[in-house]
Amino acid sequence: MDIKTTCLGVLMLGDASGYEIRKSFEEGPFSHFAEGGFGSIYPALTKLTKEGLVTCTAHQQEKRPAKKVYHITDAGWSHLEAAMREKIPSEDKIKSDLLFVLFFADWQSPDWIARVIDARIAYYREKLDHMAECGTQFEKTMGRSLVLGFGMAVYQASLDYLVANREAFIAVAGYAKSPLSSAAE
Amino acid sequence: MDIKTTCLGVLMLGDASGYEIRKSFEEGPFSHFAEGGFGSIYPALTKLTKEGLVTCTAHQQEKRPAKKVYHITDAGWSHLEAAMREKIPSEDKIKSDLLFVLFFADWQSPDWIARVIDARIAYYREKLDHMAECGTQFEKTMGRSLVLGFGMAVYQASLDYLVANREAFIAVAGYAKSPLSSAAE
DNA sequence: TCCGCTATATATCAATTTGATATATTTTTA
DNA sequence: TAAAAATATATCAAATTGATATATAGCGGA
Repeated sequence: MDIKTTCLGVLMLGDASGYEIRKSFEEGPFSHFAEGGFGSIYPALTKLTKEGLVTCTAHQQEKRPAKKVYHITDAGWSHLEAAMREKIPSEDKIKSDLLFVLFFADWQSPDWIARVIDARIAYYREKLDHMAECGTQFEKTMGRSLVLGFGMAVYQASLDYLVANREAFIAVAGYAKSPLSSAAE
Repeated sequence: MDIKTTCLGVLMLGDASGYEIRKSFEEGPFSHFAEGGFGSIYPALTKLTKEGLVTCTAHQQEKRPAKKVYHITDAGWSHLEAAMREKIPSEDKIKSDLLFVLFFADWQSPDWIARVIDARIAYYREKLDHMAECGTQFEKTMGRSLVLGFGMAVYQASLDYLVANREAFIAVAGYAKSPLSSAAE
């Protein structure tokens, strides 16, 4: 799903500016399964407007840049619908610097491993609290609620695993030393 | 973590070619938390060689392109170590076309939602079987085992959620109809 | 009160990454 | 035995990332 299609998805929930679309990716209802910064959103909205998949209305504000509010058109909805039916969705793309660092826990200091894990435990707790609040709001579609539940289930499993294995990760740290030329002696 | 640092990580497990590094991302021990195709791996290895972070040995083979095997240097290890300690790892980056499609389940056909979910359930089962096999291999570091366990915990939670909510997703499908200009009448 | 921080808001752009394509041989499967 | 998959590197246009620039409003602390 490219950024243009993802923007159309956000606009299905209601008209929005580029800034607001980014907020959906950062902390809103798409935050646990979509990504996108200004550098991709603004060009995408420009292209979508040219292609007639969205319309754009500039809301003038005193002394601020005009807020451009985008609205999905029927053609935009058709495009989104086609994209969602085109093929079985491909595998999730996951990049985790945390798991990369923990993979090499044996070569690192226990202090650092503890800091890294504690930071992520705090993050998951915060995220879950925030999502639980969002879950209590009404007027949402069922699909949306179920997808929120999916995200919460995954975050909860991640949190549980880190809490359960925190000591094990720390115990392992410092065990291995640089296994390079020194090890070859 | 950029692609160069990720390649250095793979080379910590042993010398490898570009092709083999990609396999680690596709199905190997990095597959549940790293990404990268040939288009980024080969240029990364060229740059790493120029910077002295890896060395390259061409193994001639009859009638096949020479297999270039890369080896991490002490400087490469230092670089990797520094990158892992630089800052608390940033949030995971997750893009899920599946969740994007399911988010809009209300607007789609029950058949399509069922196909999409069943395909993913099969995928998670396969992935978990494969990871369980990998988990039985010895001579691995503890960090590596614990990170494999993390991946399995997350996949298991995802699988359980899809199995538990399959019927709910399907029941919801078809409920909403195109909410655009027709709805404004 | 003034300074810094955060939020609102759009825009650009170099650098990086993606995804597709090209090439060629061996091995496995049907 | 023929087709498909695996081995192996390489390139490149297009898309995306991440940082930076620009401007104003509001809020909290020294």
